[in-house]
Amino acid sequence: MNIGTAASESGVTAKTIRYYESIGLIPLATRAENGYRNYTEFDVETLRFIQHSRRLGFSVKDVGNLLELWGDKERSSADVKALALEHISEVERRIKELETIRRTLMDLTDRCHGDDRPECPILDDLATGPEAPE
Amino acid sequence: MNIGTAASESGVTAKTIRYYESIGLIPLATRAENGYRNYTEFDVETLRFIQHSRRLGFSVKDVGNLLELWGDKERSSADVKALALEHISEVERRIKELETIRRTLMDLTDRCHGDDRPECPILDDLATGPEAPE
DNA sequence: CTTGACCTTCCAGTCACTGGAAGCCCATAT
DNA sequence: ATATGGGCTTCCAGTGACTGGAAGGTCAAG
Repeated sequence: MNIGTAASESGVTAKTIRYYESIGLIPLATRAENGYRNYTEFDVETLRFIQHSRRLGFSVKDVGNLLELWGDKERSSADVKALALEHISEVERRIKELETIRRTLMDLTDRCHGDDRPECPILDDLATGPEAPE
Repeated sequence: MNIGTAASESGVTAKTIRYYESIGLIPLATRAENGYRNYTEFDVETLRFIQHSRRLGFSVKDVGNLLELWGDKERSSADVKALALEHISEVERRIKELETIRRTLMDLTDRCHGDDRPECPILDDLATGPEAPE
């Protein structure tokens, strides 16, 4: 099948498929006589695997490792689990970071009356820093 | 003061200060006779304002708007609050997204025994998609 | 035989920096 | 007087993961 078909069946855009090929995440596609790339059902499955992994926030580099493990019938599930657990830690770190930010922003907006007057604790705090004033 | 001093007093690296200048977030610095950039205490305050805003996850574009509002004595606090609330929504959206991801990853890792054997529901699910099997 | 959809390549842009090279400038230690 | 080491300058390139767009070849239908 052509790249457009592979794209719609996998959920990865044609543009992105070419990009994945260019960075070596997927092997070079075989070509038809007219130069068009050819894809098999297995290629589409691979692209879906990539898409699902990316949706879960794995970096393209991580996806490369996952693909390798996926193709290796001798792998130990411990290796896969380790990768996933590491990624969970990273996700949790980012969640905590965002929640701190959220709390700070809520504090600021709560103290800003948000009317026509110019005085605004949000800007004041952005200027002086996160520590409480006097 | 020189850029290095402004950097250490504001917490923004010299490299980044030059970058901010190049994209127009801060005005072109005046220069000493030897070509070195000159900074005032006010410039440092501005850089600190920028740094605090960035730490709260505002985009550089947003920071530009905040800086404008900060310098505008006639601004209404409602404008500032609107910007902040919009940003909070975005932060909350990202938190929700990450929490969904986290839950999915936890489900997967819980079902993976993580030993020497190759069978691994993590890879299986990445291949077939997030929907439950049979 | 033309239209329009699809394919190809390659270059550039996004966002917010960061690294590094090549080359001044300046203060201090010898 | 000079060597050393740091700080300053510019500019170019790279990061991650694409995305947009131009210029051109290909194919099936009307």
